[in-house]
Amino acid sequence: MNDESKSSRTRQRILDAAAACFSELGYAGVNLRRIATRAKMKAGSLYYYFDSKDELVEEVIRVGLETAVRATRRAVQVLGPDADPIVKLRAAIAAHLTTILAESDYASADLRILAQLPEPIRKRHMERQRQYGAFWSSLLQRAAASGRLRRDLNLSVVRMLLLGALNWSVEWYSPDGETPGEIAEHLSAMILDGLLAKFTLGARHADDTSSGRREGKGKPRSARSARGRRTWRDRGS
Amino acid sequence: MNDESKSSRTRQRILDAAAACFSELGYAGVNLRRIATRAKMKAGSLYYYFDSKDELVEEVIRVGLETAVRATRRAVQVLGPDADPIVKLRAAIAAHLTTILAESDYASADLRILAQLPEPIRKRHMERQRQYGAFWSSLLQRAAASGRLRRDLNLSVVRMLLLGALNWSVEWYSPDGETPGEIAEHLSAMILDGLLAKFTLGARHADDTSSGRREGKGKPRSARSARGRRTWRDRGS
DNA sequence: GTCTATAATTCGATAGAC
DNA sequence: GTCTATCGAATTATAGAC
Repeated sequence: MNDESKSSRTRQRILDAAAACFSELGYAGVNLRRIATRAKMKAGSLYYYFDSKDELVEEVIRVGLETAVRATRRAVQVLGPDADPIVKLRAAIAAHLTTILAESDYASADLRILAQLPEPIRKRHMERQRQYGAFWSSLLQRAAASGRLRRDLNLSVVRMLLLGALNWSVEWYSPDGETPGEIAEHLSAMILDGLLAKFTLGARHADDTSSGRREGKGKPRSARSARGRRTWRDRGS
Repeated sequence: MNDESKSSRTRQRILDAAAACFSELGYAGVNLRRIATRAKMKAGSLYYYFDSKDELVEEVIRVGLETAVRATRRAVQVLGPDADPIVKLRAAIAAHLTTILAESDYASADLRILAQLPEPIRKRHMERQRQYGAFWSSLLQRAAASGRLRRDLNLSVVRMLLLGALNWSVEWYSPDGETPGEIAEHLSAMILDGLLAKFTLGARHADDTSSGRREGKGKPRSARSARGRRTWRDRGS
């Protein structure tokens, strides 16, 4: 389906330009002239490759979702089928975050514009996303089945909140601050071990008493806190 | 500043209509005709109260932010200055979530449209949001100062991720599923105590061994899981 | 204050030259 | 394949009657 041939790479160039534009400016802020300019063309020429703006937009978010799916699935698969389900979860979190923050304009565009899209497009896209949601559900359910998770929480709600923390990061992330990997470590630490100190009254204790924290590629640190990270959006309300 | 007098309540009616429209349809999906119709007027009449669409929009998100700020601050204040900082945090989470999901079209509109707004408006609004961000920072810092929180995490990142989980809920929440209060309890449980079972190898244990979980108004339950909550958006990528 | 026009602009989309 | 030129629809904003 993907010819390397000729100038159907032009089509790719247009898609790249569109993904970048949408990722930066949202949906309402981008018109076809801007996309065309970024792709080094004139607006009218786009119609040689796409029948409508909607078709172009839908392709962008379709690729964006697929990119996130691939990256996340792969990050879990390389761990092997018998890996600790908690480790798998941490890997998925890191992969998802790295993809949407640093690797794919398509994936970040998907998140930033989906809510603004015409209803038919959104409906179709949400259908596609169910598979991805199911993938996360399965990760959580396996962790639960292994007995590693507490049993008093609704995993669907957990999944929504977890993905929310991940996805909202496209609204505040800045390359000047923590890396996506560091942010992922923070989130994993937060939701797996919790923010509360483990021995509230005890003396100083070793850093990783509880479980499942040694596996991460790096530990969350307060490092970098003091430098150029007073940034952009401290997203509030 | 707020005259109860005469038909400057018309102005209020317009703002209410606008907030509801923006909350439901995003920014791009709403035109002045729709807002006017909902306010039982014609589009041209809006200009008697607002000089431009931008002015109307900015007022909506300004009120939305203020509403969230007030509700959250109040929820913390009623606990008294000497309350457990963890309890304060839980109260703020519940108040923020209830406000954006159930109580204020303004607050949810703020979250849903901010990313789509013209740059000058967004810039001004982000300035206002810093105060709210500082409020959450202070909540977290007090909890940390009390020694209740682990010390290896950057609280700024924690705050962003926490607010992200909260704010993204406007994209998937449905009144048919868990209540805002139940979702808040889930999030508090997740980020404070963590998802991991406390005694990974032990026998069944009492539900609240660790700390700070008794205070919540209700416990998260898996209840309701089986019924009408297969809903809308399982927001993925 | 609210209405009915309508002006002015923007933007997606098309037509046709090259 | 890409361009220029332009149409047509939608939408913000204004003018003026009532």
